[in-house]
Amino acid sequence: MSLPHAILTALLEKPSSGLELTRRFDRSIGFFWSATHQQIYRELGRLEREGLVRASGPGVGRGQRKEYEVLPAGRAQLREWVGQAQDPKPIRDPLLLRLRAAAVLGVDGLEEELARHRELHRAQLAEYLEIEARDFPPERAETENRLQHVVLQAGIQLESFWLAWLDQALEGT
Amino acid sequence: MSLPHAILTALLEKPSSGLELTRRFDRSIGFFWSATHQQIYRELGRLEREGLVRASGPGVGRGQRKEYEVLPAGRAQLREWVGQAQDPKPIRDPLLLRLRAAAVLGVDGLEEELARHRELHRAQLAEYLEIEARDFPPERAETENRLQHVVLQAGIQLESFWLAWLDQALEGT
DNA sequence: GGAGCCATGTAACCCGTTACATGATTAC
DNA sequence: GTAATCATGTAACGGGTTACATGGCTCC
Repeated sequence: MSLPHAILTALLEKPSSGLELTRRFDRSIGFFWSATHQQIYRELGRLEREGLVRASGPGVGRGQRKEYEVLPAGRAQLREWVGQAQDPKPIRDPLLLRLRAAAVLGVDGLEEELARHRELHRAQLAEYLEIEARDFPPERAETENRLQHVVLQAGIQLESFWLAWLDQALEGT
Repeated sequence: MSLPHAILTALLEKPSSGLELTRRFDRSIGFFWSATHQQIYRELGRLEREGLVRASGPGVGRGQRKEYEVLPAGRAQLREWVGQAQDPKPIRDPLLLRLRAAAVLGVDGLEEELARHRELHRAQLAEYLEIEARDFPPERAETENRLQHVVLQAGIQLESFWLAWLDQALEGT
């Protein structure tokens, strides 16, 4: 049940229409919780029905822009969710599965694919580092937006892990 | 579409019944692709209908053990899937989402939860290291089961990443 | 008046999760 | 005979994915 809370968070940061939310999911929040516009509209409908957000604007039908904002009940809901204990989920990665299958089948045409993944992770890491350089320059004292920086660092370190691991996996091939 | 291929891989390693598969998913394969017995039975039914696996054993109804084995078509299917290009999926982690929400809400009761996660990752890392010590002792030359070791190392390094990151996140709190 | 874009939506499908149901076998 | 365990299933629901549909606006 993370998507509704991702949306509530995004709307608290800035009230938006469905499409604007979609774009922001493609950029910032989507780095660790992606969503398509279909998901977002479906969820906004639910959140409105449950009285957690409110839509303003003329539109009722299709093509009419609606702006959503979070109601107090929505903020309370989000706060409760953040406070709940939730266990981390085990890894779920098709690439690891494919390596295991390759171990059984004796397939060895996998180097290309590993190299391709390495390139993708390299690019993603570069993007994160750019964001870090822009939004969290070393001279700025970190107090208020420390949490955002920590989240970004998780992304950076995860991509670094994949890079190092893929190097290692390719080394012996 | 990973679950059917995970099952095919497990069945190639050793023909099994549904329940046996479930147990093995809880242990080895489940470390990076978990599945419940309901999923597995549903998927075994499909795989059989599609002619990718074959069931033997007396049973037709409930409670009758059936043993599944992979047919040539299943092996071919798996081989094809392993060879396909598949992009890595972006991270999808509720904990990062909760940190971001906390940044907006100004919630600060999160240290306990972070510490709890750290403990869980610490335990998981210890488990992986134990498996490594048992199945991949340093003296054994790595040629045949190198792929399995690489997969395990991914698990080890991922857990190490989480540990280090959580330390870092807790440090400034 | 058509192309392109902004914007909101519907429909269908598969996967993962949870709860529950039922049959066979063994131990006491 | 009944409790526990092995074993196979059904039903219902929600989230994620993909494809498609529709309405309004602007620019040329």
